[in-house]
Amino acid sequence: MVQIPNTPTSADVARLAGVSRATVSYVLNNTSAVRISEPTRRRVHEAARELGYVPHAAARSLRAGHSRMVLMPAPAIPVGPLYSGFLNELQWALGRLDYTVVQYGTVGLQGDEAARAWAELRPVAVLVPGAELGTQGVRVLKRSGARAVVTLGPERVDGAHALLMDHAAVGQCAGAHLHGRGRRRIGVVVPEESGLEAYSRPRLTGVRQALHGTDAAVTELPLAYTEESAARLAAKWRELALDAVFAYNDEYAMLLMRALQDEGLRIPEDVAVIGADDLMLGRLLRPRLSTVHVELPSGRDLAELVDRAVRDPGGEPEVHRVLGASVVRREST
Amino acid sequence: MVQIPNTPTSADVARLAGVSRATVSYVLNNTSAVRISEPTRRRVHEAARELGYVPHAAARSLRAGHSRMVLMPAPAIPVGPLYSGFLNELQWALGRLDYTVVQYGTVGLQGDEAARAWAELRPVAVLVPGAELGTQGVRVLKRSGARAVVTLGPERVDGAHALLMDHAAVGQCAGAHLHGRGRRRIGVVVPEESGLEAYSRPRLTGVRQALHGTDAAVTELPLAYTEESAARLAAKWRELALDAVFAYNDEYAMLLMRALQDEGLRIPEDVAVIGADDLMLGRLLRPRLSTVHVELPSGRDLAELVDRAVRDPGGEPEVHRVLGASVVRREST
DNA sequence: TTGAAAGCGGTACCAG
DNA sequence: CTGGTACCGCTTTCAA
Repeated sequence: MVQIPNTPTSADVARLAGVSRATVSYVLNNTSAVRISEPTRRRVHEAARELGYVPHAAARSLRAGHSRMVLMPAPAIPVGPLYSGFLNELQWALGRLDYTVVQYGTVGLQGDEAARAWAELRPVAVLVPGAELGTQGVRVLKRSGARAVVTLGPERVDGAHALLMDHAAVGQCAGAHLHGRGRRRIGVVVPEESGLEAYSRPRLTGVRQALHGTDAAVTELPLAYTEESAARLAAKWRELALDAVFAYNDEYAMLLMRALQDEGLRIPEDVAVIGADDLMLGRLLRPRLSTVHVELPSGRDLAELVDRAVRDPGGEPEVHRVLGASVVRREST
Repeated sequence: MVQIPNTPTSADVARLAGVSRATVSYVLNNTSAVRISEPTRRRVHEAARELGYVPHAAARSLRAGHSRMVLMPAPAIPVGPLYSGFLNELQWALGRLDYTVVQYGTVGLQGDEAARAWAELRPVAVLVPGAELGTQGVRVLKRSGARAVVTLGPERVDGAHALLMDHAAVGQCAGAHLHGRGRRRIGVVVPEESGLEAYSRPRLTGVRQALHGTDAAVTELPLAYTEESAARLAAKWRELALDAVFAYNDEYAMLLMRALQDEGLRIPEDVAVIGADDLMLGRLLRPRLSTVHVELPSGRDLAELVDRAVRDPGGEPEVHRVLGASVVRREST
């Protein structure tokens, strides 16, 4: 008995239960404005179960004129435990507020292209990490019904709420710390991997800011995440004559530290090394790695901001500085 | 001049262009079955641009009866560079085939609940990593129109295509390698962090399988990803009298190796240590960490499987073993 | 308490 | 070449 498994609709449920589609809708949504007799309810639920009925989200939100979907572009780069944890908390918190979080796989779409693609889904809110979104993009999203657009990035965008995560603060911490430890010739690792510029540029800038007006000099150090690249950099270290380095993050720091040690350089005596992100990793190195601890916003807070914005779409865009940075000094500086 | 930014529809475009909605649809979709005069096309495009018109995906797929959405549950645990890379490749490849990948934030939904939630979106295909999906769930998804359901996990599920990623193979590799190096009292780290059981259990099982029938003994070692936990384990190492350990993955391996070294144990003389996943990390340790290199399926291949399955939904479910595991011996074993 | 019917935004058939 | 129109699945008045 092979049935063609045609997707059951509410009409099928209605037919099987011997009621109208309206009644089905009332029962399955527990509509309070209307009283349905207990026997009817039972029949409807029974029929729905039997058919394996699942409502059609698109049809529903088409009719309703809005959805509860919060859209985020899926990050294209491997993402650390920090951001992962933040994302989980956010999803959980938004889930509690009855939103559905969807990460949209935006590959190769540029700026406004991407915004348009997102807009086709008519999300009620859009959260955009990084700087992928311009004023134009915000406009597109809003025009297509997004009641809240929130950017998580270095600078605010007109018309959107902003969680300002200024990674310059990370660099500032690191720069000030190194200077305070008496270092004056300071290298800053800039990863060659693409997609990281959004973080690496501001971190570099931050170091420059912290050292501006002092007698310290900053040297930019391009570095790919490979042993060869690190070895190359280490090999010319003595001629660079740097006495400290801010290595972008703990992983690059470990890579470079290893290479420097293999070159016979002592840490921290010859070179002070500091990373960022405060990964477990750094505590396990010898010497223990100093790092800049980065505090992301709480997912719960962001969820509440989203909810607030959705409920009051006319409100002034909120702008929060949310990136806490503080040095954790260990043994490498 | 504050306009109420009512989302423009194709009717608005039609009105502005002075044509019918049908014509708008034809023009914007480049419908080949129908010829529209060049001036008309221009007027339509012009109007669409001016209004900032973005089509409504839900309405479109409602009418069409299907979407091009490939849905994946968003992973709840921090995910390494391996899986990240795989995901990117997959998104890219599916994008080329004109599918849209969406990661659905499934928090706290259990089994069939989750499947039903996914089904509401009427995705054309669903890719499920891990073992979160049962036969029932597959049925729900298929009944609601999913033309392909693919599981990426330890075992196949009835009715779904399967990319069998049997992490037991990872454990087998490690176990056989350690045994081959003459080790007989072998510890296996089992992370205490929840969400990792899906990988850690099979990896442990694999070691047991590799050592079954030999004179080697396997000891299960619960370990949390903290320095304290590692120190506790290392402190009682001598009484455990193990001469080798498979540390679940490279990160746990580093954590444990550090603790063992701090206890004065020599690696590999006193204890052989092997990790898994072949992270850059391991190459930077001293001694260099031996590891099990894990080969995930290619995102392109999976994309093609999905496409094939979507085009021929009646076809027999394909089952592929796709997890390659091979030992990379370095200095720690 | 229940049913009939309109309509959300698009698409595609059929007429003109 | 273009317009009218039915319909996808669901919700929600409005009547009965």
